[in-house]
Amino acid sequence: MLDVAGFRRALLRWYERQKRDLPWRRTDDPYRIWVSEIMLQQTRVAAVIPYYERFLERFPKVEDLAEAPEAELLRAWAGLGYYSRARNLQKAAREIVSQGGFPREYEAIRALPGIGDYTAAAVGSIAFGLPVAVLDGNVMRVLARIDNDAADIQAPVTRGRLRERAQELLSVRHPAAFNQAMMELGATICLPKNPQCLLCPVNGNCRAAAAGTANQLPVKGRKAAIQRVSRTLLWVERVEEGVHQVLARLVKGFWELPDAEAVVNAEWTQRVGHFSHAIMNTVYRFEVVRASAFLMPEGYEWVTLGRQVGSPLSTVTRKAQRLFSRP
DNA sequence: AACCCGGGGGC
DNA sequence: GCCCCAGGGTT
Repeated sequence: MLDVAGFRRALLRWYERQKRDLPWRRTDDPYRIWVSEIMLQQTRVAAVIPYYERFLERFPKVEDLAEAPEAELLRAWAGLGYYSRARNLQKAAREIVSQGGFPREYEAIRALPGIGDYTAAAVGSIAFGLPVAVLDGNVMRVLARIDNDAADIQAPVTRGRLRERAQELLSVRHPAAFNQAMMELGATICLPKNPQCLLCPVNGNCRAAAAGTANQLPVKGRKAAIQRVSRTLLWVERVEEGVHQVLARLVKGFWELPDAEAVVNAEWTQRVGHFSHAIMNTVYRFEVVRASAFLMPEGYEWVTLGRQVGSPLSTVTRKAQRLFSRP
């Protein structure tokens, strides 16, 4: 379980110390923040900086942009690419002027031409402090690694889940810093290839770093990569009136053995063996350890496994049981 | 859901 | 020198 508060604290602390000094981080003018976000769509920071400064010298206010002849606008944009961004920028500038100012609510910002989910969240949070999480390629990569999530980030269902996750993690008190910190982390530490995990402020909160899978994430494309997960199951046995019983609990109607972490103060007495079990695209490697428990774990009971009465055993439990009957 | 926009960077 | 990036809009 991710320590959300600790994650936010470490990320924000790192960001305040390490953030790059970028021109659009020196202003609180929504117009200038918006221009930077449009230029940064699919375009790297280093390429944007000179364009950004020239553009704002020529069009210092949203009114200047609204009134500019198209040729002059395109001259200022020439070389940046995706010229519909420039045309939409001016269309939106005219709407903003006729509305009497920059809209301050998410839906109104989102409705401007050239502004989609990402840019509305970025401008809304950075310029107005709206508590809306951004989801761009950087944030998707960071989230996939934090959760060691091998789902296909191209799939709309995965994007929806990542969006919810980003919103869960968002610091509602500091949405501007949090959103920028997530993207800054993706751009400078949590790189697509060879992520700098040793320098990462949230290394201790990252399941991919722990599993050594960061470089393989995120997964893009049709099929998700197979995840390998190791678990230890405890075989805690007693003999009651000549009948063998083990500790197990009912999970969705099937008996399951306890995870090692579920039994506090267990004493391991013998490594019994191991087996693998695939569920969806995850291959589990289960280690089975004979143990004794001094405390009855919450929710577990003594179950007689040999009889075909009551609830069935899960496949995992049957595989564990088979380690005893077969050599 | 697929495709287009455009430059620059990684391999 | 080729491949690919990835937000927004359109079809």
